[in-house]
Amino acid sequence: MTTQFGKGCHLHLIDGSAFIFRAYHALPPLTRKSDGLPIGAVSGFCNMLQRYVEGNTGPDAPTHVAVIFDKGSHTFRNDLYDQYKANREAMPEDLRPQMPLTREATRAFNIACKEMEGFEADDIMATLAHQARDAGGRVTILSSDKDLMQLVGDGVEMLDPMKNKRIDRDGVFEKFGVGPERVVDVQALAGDSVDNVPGAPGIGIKTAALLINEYGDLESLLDRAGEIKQPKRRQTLIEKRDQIELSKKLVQLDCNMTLDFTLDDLEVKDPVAEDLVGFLSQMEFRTLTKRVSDQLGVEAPAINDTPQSGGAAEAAEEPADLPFDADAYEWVKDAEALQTWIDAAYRRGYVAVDTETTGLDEMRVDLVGICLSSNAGQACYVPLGHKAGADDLFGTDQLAEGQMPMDQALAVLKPLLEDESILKIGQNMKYDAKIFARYGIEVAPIDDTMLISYALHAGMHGHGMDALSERYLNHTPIPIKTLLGSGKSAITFDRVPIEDAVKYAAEDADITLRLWQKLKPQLHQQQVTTVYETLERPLVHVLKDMEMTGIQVDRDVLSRMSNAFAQKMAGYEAELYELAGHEFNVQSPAQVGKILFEEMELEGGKKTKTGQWSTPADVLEDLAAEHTFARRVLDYRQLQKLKSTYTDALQDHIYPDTGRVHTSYLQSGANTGRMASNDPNLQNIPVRSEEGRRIREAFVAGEGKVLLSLDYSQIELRILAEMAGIDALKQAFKDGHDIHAMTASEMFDVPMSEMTPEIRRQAKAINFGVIYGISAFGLARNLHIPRGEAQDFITRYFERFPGIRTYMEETKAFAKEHLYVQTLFGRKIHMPEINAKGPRAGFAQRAAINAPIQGTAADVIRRAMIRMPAAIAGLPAKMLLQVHDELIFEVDEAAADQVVERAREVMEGAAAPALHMSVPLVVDAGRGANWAEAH
DNA sequence: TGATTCACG
DNA sequence: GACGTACGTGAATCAG
Repeated sequence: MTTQFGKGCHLHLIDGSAFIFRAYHALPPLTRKSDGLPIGAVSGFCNMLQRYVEGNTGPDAPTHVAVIFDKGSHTFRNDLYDQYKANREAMPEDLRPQMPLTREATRAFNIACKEMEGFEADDIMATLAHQARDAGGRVTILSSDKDLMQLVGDGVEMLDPMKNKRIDRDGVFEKFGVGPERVVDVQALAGDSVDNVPGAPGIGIKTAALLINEYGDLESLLDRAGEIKQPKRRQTLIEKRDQIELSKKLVQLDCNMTLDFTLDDLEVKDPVAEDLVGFLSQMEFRTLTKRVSDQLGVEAPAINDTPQSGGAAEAAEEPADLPFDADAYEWVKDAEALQTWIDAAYRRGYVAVDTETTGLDEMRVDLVGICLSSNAGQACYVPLGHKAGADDLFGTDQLAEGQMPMDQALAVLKPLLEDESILKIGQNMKYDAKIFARYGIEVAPIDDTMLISYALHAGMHGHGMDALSERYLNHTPIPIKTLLGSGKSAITFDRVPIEDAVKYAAEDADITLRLWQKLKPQLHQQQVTTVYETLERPLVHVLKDMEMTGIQVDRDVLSRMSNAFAQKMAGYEAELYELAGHEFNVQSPAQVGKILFEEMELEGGKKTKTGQWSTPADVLEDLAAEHTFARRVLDYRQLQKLKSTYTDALQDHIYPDTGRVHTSYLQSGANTGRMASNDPNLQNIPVRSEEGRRIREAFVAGEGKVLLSLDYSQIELRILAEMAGIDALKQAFKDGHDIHAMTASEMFDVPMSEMTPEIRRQAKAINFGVIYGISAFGLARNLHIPRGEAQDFITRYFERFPGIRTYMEETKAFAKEHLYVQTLFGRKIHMPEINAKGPRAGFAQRAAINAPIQGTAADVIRRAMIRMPAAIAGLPAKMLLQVHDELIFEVDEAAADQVVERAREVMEGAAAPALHMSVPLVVDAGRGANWAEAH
């Protein structure tokens, strides 16, 4: 029996996507016990549906209900505007497979489940709401999405299911400043950064509402735009008319869709016990199955959630405090044995992976063995490259017994390691991914315990496996030294007897798996899932590719410079012996100090805490004007630095077969979110001195290519202006003014037209000081002025920019209360020493002020790097290096303009859509045959 | 191995 | 009232 929808009927429309995302983000990443299927969002979704059904009693209960979903990603809005929702983040890996299950769940509850290709859920809801209202019924939309507010009125209400708050005409007015029928007008003007609706630049919801209320509606406003008094606003509305009209079409919901069902199909039905309980038990939701069974008066079925398997070896997962047993680890000798471990990985849906190699240089070393573990306490080692006869002085290429042929093992493992549905877990996965890539395997998707720890606990402790194992598993891993020895007599892993290697190597996989089980759920609890998912995990492959590409370095340039430096240094050395009256080690600060402050009896010497004379550059610089000796020591040191660290050392890092240098980025290197580069460090190649800068000429583009350098201009000061909300600074950046000159002008009451380089220099030092957590002492030392004067500068600065002081005080207070600070993207930097006493307190406080600024800048460029591969896909261009606020590319000369354009767009827009910056990010670009020219 | 110095953002 | 400081890194070298 069906009822014709009409007067007295009450339709509920549930925004399915909103339910799913709410469920996903509210819950830890649960997996189905029997097979590891990610199931957290489905679980939350079902709980929400169940609570909804339970709450539907009394006179206000719905007579009709449907859950509406989005389908596909291309809608008619994309045809109108190709950038619509263009900067949406990709769906998390572990959510995608849950989407079809939420549809199944809806049907299991016996609730109508509707979606349509080419339309958003909002359009379906709009159409249904109109139909229901026209038929004389009532409608309640269960969502808090502001895009749906245009539907409110005349029997249509919204209900925010989380806050249980009704939104009627008054609620809409509160949000938009206009009634529901004018909401689209306001949205068309204000735009929407989340959906990438452009709107009118510079006009937000408040201004939009003001204008609409004054002129009645959008069309009248646009027709009469010339009457607007504010020149900028008037100009925007006239010039951007097309864009605004397009925006309106984008936000306007389609309430006249042709549907393949009618309202009558949405009638509320009781759930069928068998279907619902069947679904819930299949998902292995124990509590919910029991609850629903009780309610429906059926017996709850037994849930068998032990992992499906053949034998006892696959017992249910033990808690992490299962003891470690090295004897339980298996030596895999053939394909058959390996297959059982691969099967286990498929049953679980995840597997911890670790590689053993002949060294640490992942571009050069050979693969020796692979470890796998999908269950705590159980792990295997697949030896592949162990040599026989470790005692043979001449070495031997004879392989040890009991190993699979490497080709065969890799062929069997490749489908698993590349399977999109199987999560590969590692500690520092970039290392293993690079090794595998060299053997033709692209490992994906991945999780990394090092990066999970970093997202959770940056600043609290290190993220190496040994430290994590001791801290979270209470277990000290076998030190690698016990196998390899140390110093000169150290051997490589391929010389380790396999029976010993099994115990060590398999343990690493076991530990990694247990750490993952322990730490991964904490991401949600600590609210850093987004940090991990958007700033850490996707970066691994980007860095891997950059590192493997490397940058071409011209050995001859370096070698010539080394020779020139050596000659000059020999001259300085002789001169220094002459001046001192005897020979000494110029490279020894202690000996230099002794000559200056004892033999020459100069004033101003300080001793270090070890009692040695201290001779840093700034001290020598003060003496240099009067004493040639100090000047020559400085000269010598500069060349020594350039030669030993750069022109000599870099040559050793050039790969003979490619002529390129491959650095390694440490993603968890700096507590702030910055990365560190090592082996070699390519983030500190000289640039400040003329002589040093020439080293960059050795970094060259290949034949027919150029190097591009794109760097953020003043990104940290822009972020400070944004975070502290300093209008004067923000405006200066918007207007493209010289920020240091402007600061100087404000502080010293000097008009911009009378600005001198000296005054500007002082203001620049203060601006930098502010980012570092300014102190009078530090500023005084930097500017070579008395402390009192530096203090006066700071006082005056804070008078002109009181918001900066407020920001600093608030940041410190936050840190003291929470023991961490945060970037604008939610990255946490822990500050365990913030409440320390004594000098350490000062350090911690300054670090607390600096970390959110430096960290936010680091987050921004990470976001840009993650989007970059897609942005330059298809172009003959490669991203090579990152230097904190700069990216280096190598591109075909002909494509340079296009790459600059795309890369700049990505970098300047990197904060959106997660963050709407009111200060523009600006990127400068340069190009040339080498890095010196490009910079 | 720790301390010192200095290269970068 | 003195303390001893700019923030974040990596690498080479000396000295014990």
